[in-house]
Amino acid sequence: MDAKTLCLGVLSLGEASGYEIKKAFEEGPFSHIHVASFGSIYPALNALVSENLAEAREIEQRKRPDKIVYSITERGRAALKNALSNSPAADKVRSDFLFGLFFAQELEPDTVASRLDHRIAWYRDSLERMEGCAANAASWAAGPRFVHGLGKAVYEAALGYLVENRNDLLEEVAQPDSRMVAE
Amino acid sequence: MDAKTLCLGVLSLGEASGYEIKKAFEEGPFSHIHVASFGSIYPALNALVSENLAEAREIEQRKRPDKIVYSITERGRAALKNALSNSPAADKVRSDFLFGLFFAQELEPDTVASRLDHRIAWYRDSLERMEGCAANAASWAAGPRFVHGLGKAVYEAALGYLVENRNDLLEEVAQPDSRMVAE
DNA sequence: CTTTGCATATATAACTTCGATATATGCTGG
DNA sequence: CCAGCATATATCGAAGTTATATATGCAAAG
Repeated sequence: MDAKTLCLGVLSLGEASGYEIKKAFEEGPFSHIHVASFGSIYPALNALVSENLAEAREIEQRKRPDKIVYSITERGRAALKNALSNSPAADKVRSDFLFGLFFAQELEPDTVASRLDHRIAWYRDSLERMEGCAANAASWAAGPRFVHGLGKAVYEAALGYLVENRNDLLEEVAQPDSRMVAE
Repeated sequence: MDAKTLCLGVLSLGEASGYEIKKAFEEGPFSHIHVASFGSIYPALNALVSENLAEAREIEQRKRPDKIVYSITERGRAALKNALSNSPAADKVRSDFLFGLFFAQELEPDTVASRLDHRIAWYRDSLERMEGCAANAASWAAGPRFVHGLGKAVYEAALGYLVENRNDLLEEVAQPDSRMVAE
């Protein structure tokens, strides 16, 4: 899924600026679904305007920098629908956290504890935020509700596993040969 | 986490060719943790050799193309440990599947059903493969065991949610205004 | 009260990575 | 019999990430 399609998807929910689109992927409805950086969003928005898939409108703001708000066109909606009809590529996950924990025994036990605790706190914050967003989930369309529920289920499972297994991992990291001794 | 560090991580478990490193990220111990493409792996391996972080050895094979097997050096282990000590960046997820389902009502109901069923089958296959790999998990180090358990917990949660909610979503997609009618 | 840092807001340049393609061989299934 | 897949390496153009630059207002720390 290229940056242009991601932007069209956000714009199909209502007009937004580049900055607001970024937030939709960071803490908005797409937070657990996809990432997108400024370096891909701003060029994509310019391309969408030049292809008549979106329209730009400048908004002057007091106490804030001016912003450029984009809205999707009819051609844009058609392009989104078309892009969505292609069968999706496999999910891509890049978790430096998990890659690091794989080598937990190379790390200081304190480092492992700190990373686990940060991640546990992160999942709790994220779940709280998601539940805050979902106050009126009953009125959502089927798609957003389904995707939101799946994200929540996955986050809850990860959080539960971390809480359940945190201490076991820390004990094993502190005494790397305890299992061998027991044998 | 750059491609060089990812390769060093795999090589720290034993010597491997570029092709085998790719498989470690596709169906091996790192399958649910990180992605890596040939276009990043092969240049990374050449860089590792030129920096004395890995050594290359050519293996002639009958009935197979020759391969180049890389092994990590002491300096490579130190570099890996050092890279691992940096606090990890946030996880990055790119799920075209979820992005598409968010707009389920723009899609044909048959398309939605097909995507759900494919994803359910994919999770079942992946879990089966993971359990096959984990036959001797009791002998693993704490890190790999922990990470494997977390991956399994997350996949099981996602699979469970998909199976539980598949029919509800399909019903709502087939009758997009059923909820409004009920009101 | 001043300075540091953060949130808002856009833009871009350098670097890295992805995705597709090229090449070669042997095995397997239709 | 041959199309396609698994093995195996390599590379190029396109795309995306990361860091930085610029500008403003506000809040918190000192």
